[in-house]
Amino acid sequence: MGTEVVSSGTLAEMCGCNPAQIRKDLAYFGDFGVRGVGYYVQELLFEIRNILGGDKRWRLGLVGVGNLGCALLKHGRGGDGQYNFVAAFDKKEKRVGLEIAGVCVQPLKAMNRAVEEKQVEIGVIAVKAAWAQEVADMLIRAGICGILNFSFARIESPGHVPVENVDFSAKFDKLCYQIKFKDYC
Amino acid sequence: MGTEVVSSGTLAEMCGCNPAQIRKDLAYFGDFGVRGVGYYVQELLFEIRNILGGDKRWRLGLVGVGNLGCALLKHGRGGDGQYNFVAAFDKKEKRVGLEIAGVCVQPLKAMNRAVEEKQVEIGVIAVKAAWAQEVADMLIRAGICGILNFSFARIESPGHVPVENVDFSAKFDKLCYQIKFKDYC
DNA sequence: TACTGTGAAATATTTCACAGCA
DNA sequence: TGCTGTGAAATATTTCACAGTA
Repeated sequence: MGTEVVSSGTLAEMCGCNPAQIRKDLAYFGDFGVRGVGYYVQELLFEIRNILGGDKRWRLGLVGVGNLGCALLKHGRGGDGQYNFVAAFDKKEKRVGLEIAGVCVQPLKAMNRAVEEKQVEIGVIAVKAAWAQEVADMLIRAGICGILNFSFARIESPGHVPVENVDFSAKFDKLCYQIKFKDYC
Repeated sequence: MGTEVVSSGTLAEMCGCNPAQIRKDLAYFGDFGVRGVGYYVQELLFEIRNILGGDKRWRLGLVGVGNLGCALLKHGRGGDGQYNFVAAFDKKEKRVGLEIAGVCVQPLKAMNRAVEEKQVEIGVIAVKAAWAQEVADMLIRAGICGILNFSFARIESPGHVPVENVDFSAKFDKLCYQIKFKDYC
C-alpha cells in the first residue's frame, strides 16, 4: 500500500492482538525492527518470505478434480506463483484428459511416474473422505514430501510426511458454538 | 463403530494428545465419564452434540456460486442435515436461475429479502477476495448471525457478528515451513 | 520523541499424580 | 483393577514495563 515503515502497534491492530506479541514473535526470528522507528515494510516482507522458505517455488500435485479440485487449480493461491500445480489425478475416466488451468488430468495409476517425472513435492487431496487415506498412502509411496488434505477425513501418515488438514467441517461447529454461546442469534 | 465405552487413553491416541487433556477438556463441560469405566460413547456423543448447540439445524446462505461454492452446496458437510443451504447468490447474470443441489441461485440484490424470508442464519462467503468485505457488509446488513469466510480476504465485522475464516492460504505456508524446517524434502 | 527488544510478571494451558468410585 | 475428576506442578504463552537507540 506504499507504506514504508510500520510499527508493531499498527500490525497488532491489523492482527487483532497486542503490540508486544508482534514484537516477541518477530524478534524470535531475528532483529528486524529499528528502535524508535519501526519495521521497514520491504525488509520485513523479505525476512518473512525467508522464514517461510525464501523464493522456493513448490510443485503441487492435485488428487481429485471435482468442484473443489477445480477451484484449487484455477484460483489456487493468489497467483504469486509460489505454489504451482504441475499434475492432477482423478479416478473418474471421463475426467482423465481434461486440461484445467494448464494442467492435464491423469489417471491414478499414472501417479508414481508423474510424481517422479514432474518432481511433485506436495500432494493436495481433494477427494471424498472415504478415499482420502488410500490416496494419501499412494502419494506417500510415490515419494511426496507433504500433504495438504481438503477432505473431511483425518489422515494417518508416517512421521516424516507432514500433513495439514484444511478442516472446514470443524469451522462450522466453531462458528455455531460462538453464536450460541454469546447468544448472538 | 459399535464400541460402547471408550477411555480417555483411547481418545487421546486418536487425537494425538495426552489422556489428561481429554479428561480436563470434557470435565470442563460436565461429568460425562464413569470412574473405573470410561465414557459411554452414545452418552458422550449426546453431550458433545449438546455443547455444540443440540439438534439445532442451521440455515445457510451461500454467496458466490463458483467452483468452490458449488463444492460446498453439493458436499457441504457430510449430509448429517445439521447445516443446510437454503439460499445462494451470485453476481454473474448467467449463474442466476441455476438450481444446484436443490438451491436456486439468486441475484445479489435479492439478498435482503431472501435472508429474511428464508430465515438465513449463517452467511457463507465463497467469492474472490476483492469482493469479500462488500459481501460481508451486505450479509450483516441483511441480518445474518455469523459468517464463514472462504475467501483469502480478512473480514472486518462489528463485534456482534462472529466470523470464521477458512484460511487455507496460510495452511500452504505452514506445511512448507514444516517441510523446510524439519528438512523433510 | 517514538519506537524496538527483552527480562520479569502475569496468565493460560498441559501434564502429573493420586483420591475416589464402579 | 482400571478408570475418571481434579488439585498441584510443570510448561508455555502473553503482556507489562522499561532500558536502549535512531
